[in-house]
Amino acid sequence: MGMMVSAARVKLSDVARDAGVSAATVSRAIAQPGLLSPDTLARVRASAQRLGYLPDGAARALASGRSMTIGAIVPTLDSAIFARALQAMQATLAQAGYLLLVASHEASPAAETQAVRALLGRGVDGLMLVGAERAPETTALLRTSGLPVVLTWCGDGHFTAVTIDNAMAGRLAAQHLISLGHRRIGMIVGHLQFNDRQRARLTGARMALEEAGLSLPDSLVVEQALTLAGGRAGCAMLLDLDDRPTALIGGIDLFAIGCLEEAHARGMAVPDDLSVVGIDGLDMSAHVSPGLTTVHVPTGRIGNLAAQTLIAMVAHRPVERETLLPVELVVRRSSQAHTGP
Amino acid sequence: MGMMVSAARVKLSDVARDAGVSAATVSRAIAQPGLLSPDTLARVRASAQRLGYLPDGAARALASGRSMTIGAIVPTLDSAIFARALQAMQATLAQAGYLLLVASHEASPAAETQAVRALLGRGVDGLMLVGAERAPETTALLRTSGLPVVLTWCGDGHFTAVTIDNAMAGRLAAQHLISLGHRRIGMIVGHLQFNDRQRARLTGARMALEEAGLSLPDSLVVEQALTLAGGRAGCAMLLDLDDRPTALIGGIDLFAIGCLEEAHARGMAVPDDLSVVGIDGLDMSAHVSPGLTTVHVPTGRIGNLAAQTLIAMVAHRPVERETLLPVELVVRRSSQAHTGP
DNA sequence: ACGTTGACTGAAAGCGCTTTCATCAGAAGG
DNA sequence: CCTTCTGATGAAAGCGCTTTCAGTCAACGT
Repeated sequence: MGMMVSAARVKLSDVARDAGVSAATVSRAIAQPGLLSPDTLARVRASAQRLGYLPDGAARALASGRSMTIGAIVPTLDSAIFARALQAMQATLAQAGYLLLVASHEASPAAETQAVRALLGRGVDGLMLVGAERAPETTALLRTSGLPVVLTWCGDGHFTAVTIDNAMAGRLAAQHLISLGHRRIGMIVGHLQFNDRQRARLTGARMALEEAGLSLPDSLVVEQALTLAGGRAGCAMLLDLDDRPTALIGGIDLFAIGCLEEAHARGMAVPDDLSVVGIDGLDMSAHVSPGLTTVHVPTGRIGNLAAQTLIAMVAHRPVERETLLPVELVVRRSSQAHTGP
Repeated sequence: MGMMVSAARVKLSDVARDAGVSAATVSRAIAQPGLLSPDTLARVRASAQRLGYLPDGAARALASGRSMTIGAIVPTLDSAIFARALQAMQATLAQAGYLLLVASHEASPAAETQAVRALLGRGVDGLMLVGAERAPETTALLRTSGLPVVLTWCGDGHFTAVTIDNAMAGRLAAQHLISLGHRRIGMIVGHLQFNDRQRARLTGARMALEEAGLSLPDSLVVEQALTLAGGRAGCAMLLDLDDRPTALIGGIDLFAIGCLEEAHARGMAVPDDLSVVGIDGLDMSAHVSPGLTTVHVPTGRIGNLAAQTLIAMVAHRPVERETLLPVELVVRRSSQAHTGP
C-alpha cells in the first residue's frame, strides 16, 4: 500500500505462499502445467498474475541449464543482408520463446573469438555464426563447448550449416554476362581476408569465365569495403582501366548499385555502355534504375532456417548437416547483350 | 587426454583447487583483481587459462544481480535505420563488456509488452526502446521494475531519452520546399498508429505549411508501410490526384527514394517535374540519382548515446534526462524551385 | 476389504557464483 | 614487546529457481 522506493521483486516463493502451495508446484505451473490439477494451476496462475510475478531468468538458467537465449555473431548489424537475416531469426526464435543475443566482429577474427567467448559465458543455448572461416581458437572453443552451432552462408563440413552456393552465385552472374556476349568482365569484391563468401563468389565467377575460354585476371578484380561508396570506387577504378571491361559483377548488390551510380555520374548508360550484375537480391535492387540484374539469395530464409535448426538442436531433434538454399538469377534491365568489338 | 563425450565444464571451484586457493579468491581474481596479491593473482590466472575456465553468466547474474546484458526493443531489425543504431549500440556496449539482447515488435504494442516482459525476465541491466508511445501496461512494467530505461527518437518526459526533434525534421523538409516556391506539397508517412516519430514529422511539416499560410490537407497525406514499395505506392497515389502536388516529402528516406523511382517510371523528371525531400539521411540517399535532399538524422549517434547512457545509469552515474540530437537539412539535387503556375 | 496404481504435491538438494564476515599474518606505532 | 591496523584470504550463506525423490490419497481391481 505505502510507497516503496523499490519494491522487492516478487519471487517464486511469494507466489507459492500466496497460492498456498509449494515452490515446486509454482515452478511446475510455469514449466509443465500439465502436471498440475486444473484447480491448483488456476490458483497459482491467479496468484502469479495478481502479484505480477516474473520468473528470474538467471536463476532458471542456473537451475535448469538452459537460458532460452540464442546467440548470433555477424560481421556487422549495419547491413541490409545481416539485418534481414537476424530479423528473420529473431522472429522465428521469439515464437519459440527464445531471445536473440547479438554480437558483431567487424571482420576481425579476434573480435569473433571474443564474441564467442562472451556468448558462451552468457550461457546461450545455441549459436549462429556467419561463414566457415575463423580463428582455430574459436573453432576449438566451439567444439569443446559442445554447444549447438549453426554456420550460415558457408559451411565447413563439420558444424551444422544453412548455406547457399556462393560459388554458384558468382558463376551464374558470370555466365549470364558471358551468354550476353561479354568477354571482358570485371568484378568488385569485399576484402577477401576473413570473408569466404566473397572468395567463393569470386572463384565461381572466375571458373565460369575460364570454362568459357575467358579469364578474370587480378587486374579486373578490385577489393573494396562492403559499402555503396566502395562499389562506386571499385567501379571507377575498373572504368579507368585502359582496356575497360564491358560488364561488371558486384560481389554484393550494394557494389552493383554503386556501379550504377558511378556509371551514371560519368554519363555512361547502363546497360548500353556497361552491363552490371549484382549478387544478393536486395529489395532496393528491384527499384534502382535501371533495375539491377542480380543473383537472388534467400537471406530471410537463411535466418529462419538457422533459427529453426538451432531450436531443433537444442531440443535434441535430428537436423540436416547442411541445408543448401538455392540462388537464382533475376534478370532485370542493368544487363544486356554486348554490342561492338 | 582420453576422449570424452562431453567434458564437464570447468567451474570456478576447479580453478580454485588447481590454484590452491579458495573459491572466493578466484572470484575476486575475475571481478576485483586489485584485491589480490600479484602472486596469487598470477597463479589463479594461470590456472584459469590452462583449464580454459569460462565463468557461468547465469550463476554470476544470479549471485551478483547483474547480467552484463542490455536489452533493445525496436520495431524491426530489418531497417537500415534501426540496424545502424543497433550496430552502434552494440559496438559501444561491447567495449564496456556488455552484450545486446534484441527483440522486435513489428509495430505491435502487445508484442512490445511481451518483449519487455521477456527481456525483464532475462535480467537485462538496462533497456533501450524506440519512441515514447506504448501500452500503459508496458510503461507500468518498466516503472515498477525500476530498470534503467532509455527511450530513443522520441522522449516522454519521464524516462531518460536520446532523441531528435522529429517535428523539426518535418518542419525543415517542408520549409525547404516552401522556400523553393512550392505551394502544393504532399507527404507519405508510415502508419501513424503506434509510430510517434512519423506523427511528429507529419505534424511538423503541417505546421510549417500553416505558418506559411498554406496547408497539408489529409488528401495530400498517405500512410504506407515503411518500405521502398510503400513509397512508390504512396507517390503513385499522390501523383494520380487531379490537382497533383509539385513536391513530396517522404516521412523516411526510403519513401522518398520510392518517389524517385515512381516518378522515373512515369517519365517524370525529378526535380524538374517534381521535387522530393526525405527524412533520415540514409547513406543510400546520397547515391541515388538525383541525389536526395533529406533531413539528416544522426542515427548512429543515437545508438552510441543510448548505450553510453544506459551504461552510466547502470553504474549509477548521473545522466541527462533527455539528450536532443540535432537534425540538419542536406540539400541535394532532388529538390528545386517550383516553376510555373 | 486390501494391495495397486496413478495423479498430485511437497521437501530438499543443489545449479556456480558473489559477497559479507571472520581470520590471520605481518607492518606500523607506541 | 604488545596493541592496532592493514592487506590478503577463506568459510559459508545465499541468489531464485528446477528437479529428483518421496509421499499422500483417491480410485481401481480382485
